[in-house]
Amino acid sequence: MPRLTDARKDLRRAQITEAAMRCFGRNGLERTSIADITAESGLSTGSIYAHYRNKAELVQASARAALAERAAVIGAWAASETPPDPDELLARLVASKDPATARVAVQIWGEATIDPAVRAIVLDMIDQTRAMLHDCVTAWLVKTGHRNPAEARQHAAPIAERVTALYLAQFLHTALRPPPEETLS
Amino acid sequence: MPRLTDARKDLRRAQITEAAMRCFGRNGLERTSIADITAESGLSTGSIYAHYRNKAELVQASARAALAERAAVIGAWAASETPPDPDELLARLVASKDPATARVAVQIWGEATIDPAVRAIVLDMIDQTRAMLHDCVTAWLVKTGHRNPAEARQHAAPIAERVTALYLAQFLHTALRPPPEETLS
DNA sequence: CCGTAAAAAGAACGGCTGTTCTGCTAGTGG
DNA sequence: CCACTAGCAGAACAGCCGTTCTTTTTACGG
Repeated sequence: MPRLTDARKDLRRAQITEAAMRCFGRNGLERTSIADITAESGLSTGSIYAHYRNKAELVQASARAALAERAAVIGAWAASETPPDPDELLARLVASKDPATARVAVQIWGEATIDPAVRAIVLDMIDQTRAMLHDCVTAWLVKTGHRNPAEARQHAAPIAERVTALYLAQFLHTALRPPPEETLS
Repeated sequence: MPRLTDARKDLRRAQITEAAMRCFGRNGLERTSIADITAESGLSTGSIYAHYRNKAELVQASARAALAERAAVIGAWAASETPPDPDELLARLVASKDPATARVAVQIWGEATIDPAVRAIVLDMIDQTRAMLHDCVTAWLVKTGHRNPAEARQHAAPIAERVTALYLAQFLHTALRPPPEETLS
């Protein structure tokens, strides 16, 4: 049966979500039409609907992509040999920010307010982020505070909570700051 | 000239924005049609367009209303006789949260990502909030730290910055938490 | 290689949206 | 108390959007 091979299928899906995210960052989730994504991706209407049941599903896929992109970066630090202290951690988080994806992410927060499926994705991603930051802080406490791991983990929890909150706020700041390009539409 | 008196005009405008904000909280900025607001407000299409040039202007008015509502609460504390300490301040901010307006506000963040006019409103409101929290923290430092006002103000700045960030994060948390009502649409 | 069935293209469609327009209504200044 | 004009209601409209359908192309399994 001549289905597309899985690798090629994933490639197409990525091609679509990447085009979609560029559009979303430019015009917003609801103001990008399927036609826009069609044009941006170089594909056609039918092709998009062959890979995603509808627009909502495409938005959900983009949500996962946008939020996962940032989560991936943090994951590495947790397992690092030299875990950064909370301030350094925050500084790194701020430094590794990309305005385009930040804009899409904040739009997705707004959508999560309304759409249960997107909300689940966002809550899950925030929780993963907190968990990873928790690991980072725990590792740092163990290395510097000479505590035993279990105790360190307990002490790390509230700190990780705060780092997460500050991170999210910085995120909003990034998304809002430099006007993409002040196009008068 | 039988214009409406200013008071009556403001009343109508408020009636419209309040209806709009209820709709926005329920269905999102872009998924509420003018017809929805018409129905919710008990007015008519023509009436709405007599008070707002277009939907974008109505969204901007709602943005101002949603963000100002929360700013008003904080303003009182700054001038208070017994300024709260930062932790107490944050606790109060969290306590005074209303999920419905929080949802609308987060949606507005998303819109601010795209629409320059809305972005200006959001940035302005965040800045006002920070300024008021700065006043709160300064007042607290003066009362407890026995510093002179000028010095206190300087020390208060970074603290206010953090309180603002933590406040915004809590805001997102509130907007995301309790599913409005899990309506299967 | 070839047959096949999925995938891609793009036209077609029904429905809905923002906005405008046309009368009717009613509040207001004199 | 009147006249007059802005406010208001609601129908009308043009355009666009998400989705589906039909046809053509293409990648895979044998």
